[in-house]
Amino acid sequence: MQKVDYEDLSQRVYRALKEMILNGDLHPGERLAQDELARRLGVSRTPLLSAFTKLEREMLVQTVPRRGTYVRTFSRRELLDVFEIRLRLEPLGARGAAEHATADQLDELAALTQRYEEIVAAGVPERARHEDLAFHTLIMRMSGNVFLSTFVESSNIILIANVQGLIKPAEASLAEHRELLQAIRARDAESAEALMYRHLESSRAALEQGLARAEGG
Amino acid sequence: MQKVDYEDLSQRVYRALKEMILNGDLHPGERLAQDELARRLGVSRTPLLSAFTKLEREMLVQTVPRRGTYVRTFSRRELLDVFEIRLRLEPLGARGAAEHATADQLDELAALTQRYEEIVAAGVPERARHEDLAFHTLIMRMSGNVFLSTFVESSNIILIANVQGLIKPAEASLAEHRELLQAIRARDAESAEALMYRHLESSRAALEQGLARAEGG
DNA sequence: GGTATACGGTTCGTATACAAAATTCAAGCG
DNA sequence: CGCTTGAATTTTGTATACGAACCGTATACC
Repeated sequence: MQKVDYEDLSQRVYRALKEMILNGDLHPGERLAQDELARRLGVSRTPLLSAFTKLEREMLVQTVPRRGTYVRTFSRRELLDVFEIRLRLEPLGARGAAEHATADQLDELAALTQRYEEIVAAGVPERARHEDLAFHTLIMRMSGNVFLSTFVESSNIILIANVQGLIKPAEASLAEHRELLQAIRARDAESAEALMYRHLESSRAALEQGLARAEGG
Repeated sequence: MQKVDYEDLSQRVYRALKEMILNGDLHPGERLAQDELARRLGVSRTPLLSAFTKLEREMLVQTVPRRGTYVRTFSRRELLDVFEIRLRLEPLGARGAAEHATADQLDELAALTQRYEEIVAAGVPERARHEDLAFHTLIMRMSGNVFLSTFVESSNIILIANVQGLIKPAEASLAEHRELLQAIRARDAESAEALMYRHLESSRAALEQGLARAEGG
């Protein structure tokens, strides 16, 4: 029997904070005072500090020694830098997914695509972003490259938490997701890689434009 | 005046442990008992735990809840996975370096290349590996992409700590380093990217062969 | 004889305690 | 009136304390 894996308090606090940052409950630049947050979460400062450390290595928060911990803010340049990395790594992940995915994973990806379609149709951008993240995250996991999926996931969370409303319309992504699903299902590594690259490249262009507009206006 | 930046105990412990792993003072699979290590380093368990957390997110150690923390071991597949990522990211970094390097950084890179040459000539493989790491790390820093340099650095430390003797001869790398230096100096982004890719691809091939040999024999 | 179980010792995870640095705010000075 | 200075307060970083989970050994049982 599989033992239900116990989760540390630190781990739970970590996930809670990550979720709060992703959802914008903690906004970029906000100071994370240890005492206050610990009280608010009902834990001592110890697991909280551990969570801060994890988040810091993921670039989601920034700690200044003897000063405090803040939700990290990203410059326009930095966001594009993160996207540039995504653009290099996710195609590799898509290729790996086509090569190594299990049947169960393929089913799950199909289900995710289906759900994405429904949510896009329902027109709830908030949920669509979450679903889009889940789609990309699953593909990276399917590649079987743990380092890749871990890192790409962090990158994508940074982006999602910081570029609300600056991404391309979900309707455009939907078609590309469908094509990706097909290529991965067909075990066509070349196509999967190319499709992911094109998918992200057009997103990157949209982001660059969106950021320029946001800065200019 | 630039204030000399104060370093946490946690941070110093973190760097010390990282160095120990890199140098093989702590070998893969070794258990890191909190009490013993804390005594050995002359600190309490608090900063040590913080260091563990950092190292864990860098994949250098692995913590099993309620069991302990161990120096991470990597399978053959995992090492190649890490290298695959390097192969995608470092060319991006080389391109960025050619585009954004400052004059000071170019001088520093030239100095590093010079030192690498001397160390290779002296024939101390231990030091050559360190110098090789420094060369690649600097190029990533020169790109100005913080996320890239942070992540690639972690990847490279994993590799260096785990593939002793399985890498290609430093003499071969030296010529490629010189070419890279030239391309970056000339601000030739295309060449820099391509050269880095070729440099790493031949290293990857050597590693793959080395690992197969190590496993087979 | 081999497996299961209970007990003691150890180690981990979390909470709390304490010292030092940083921030605040008000009073003194230019 | 603004700037500097200094003590009170807050907050951080580190050490220690404590309860609970895990490990090893020895004993009981099949």
